[in-house]
Amino acid sequence: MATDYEKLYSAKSIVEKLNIPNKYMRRIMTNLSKNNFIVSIQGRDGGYKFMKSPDNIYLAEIIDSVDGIDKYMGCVLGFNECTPESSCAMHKSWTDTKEKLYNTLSKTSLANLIKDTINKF
Amino acid sequence: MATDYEKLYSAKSIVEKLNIPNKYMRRIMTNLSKNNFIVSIQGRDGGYKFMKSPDNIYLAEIIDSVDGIDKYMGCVLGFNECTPESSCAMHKSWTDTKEKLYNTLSKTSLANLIKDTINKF
DNA sequence: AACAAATGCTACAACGAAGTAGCATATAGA
DNA sequence: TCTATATGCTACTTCGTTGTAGCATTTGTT
Repeated sequence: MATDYEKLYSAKSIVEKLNIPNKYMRRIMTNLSKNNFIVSIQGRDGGYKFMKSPDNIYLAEIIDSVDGIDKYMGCVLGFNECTPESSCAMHKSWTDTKEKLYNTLSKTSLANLIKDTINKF
Repeated sequence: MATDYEKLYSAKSIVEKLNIPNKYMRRIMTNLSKNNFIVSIQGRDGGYKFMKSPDNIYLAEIIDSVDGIDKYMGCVLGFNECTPESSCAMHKSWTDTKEKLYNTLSKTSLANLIKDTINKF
């Protein structure tokens, strides 16, 4: 979809391509459109397209807006009271890993993903 | 527990220390003992202790045996048919990340974790 | 205006993981 | 041998996420 980002894609075409449930996918798309990543056009010949260029959409933004980034930023071992001063055994190494991942996600745009490889999806 | 690995720790003491549900924790410990990471001793004055030295217990082993490593090794985007030849847009970068993480987990023993930092847990 | 083809909304179902309850079993010690 | 104090087992409950169903709404075409 990002390969031709000004084109309108119907839910039906996306569902067929990705082989995922129709209604569920539409719910996700509606959510994305509420979060201003895509525009949804209702009515006959409607569909979804990007709101801005894929160069300017970063993975971290999407994750944060859909799932909430906090979900992935907590303690690996699930301790609530895990802080730098009083931390779990994996705290340091895991925090480092998270940071690195987050940096990558913040810098990687959808456009980057496209040009990287020959993709099926 | 790994700091004094030949000592026997009761479920009760572990539960109080970690502040997690008793029964649930016992179920996990039973599982770990079936997978030969720890030995459980039943009856009065019973408890759990390590089966071998923490130097020889690696994080990857534990994860694999408890959760099954496959659970974490699939496609990030959840496509079943995601292979090197026909892959999703994040395939390459994510595979690299997984490899690195797995290497670290394979090399990190419980003993390593202990000496790293001042830990609460 | 009526119809068809699209998305939007909301309540419900199915499923897996996390957590609970109750009883069974094991064992040290008086 | 009896009792108190442990863990083991298994069925049930709770909760969040994924997925479904049905109807409402929007809009292009005739």
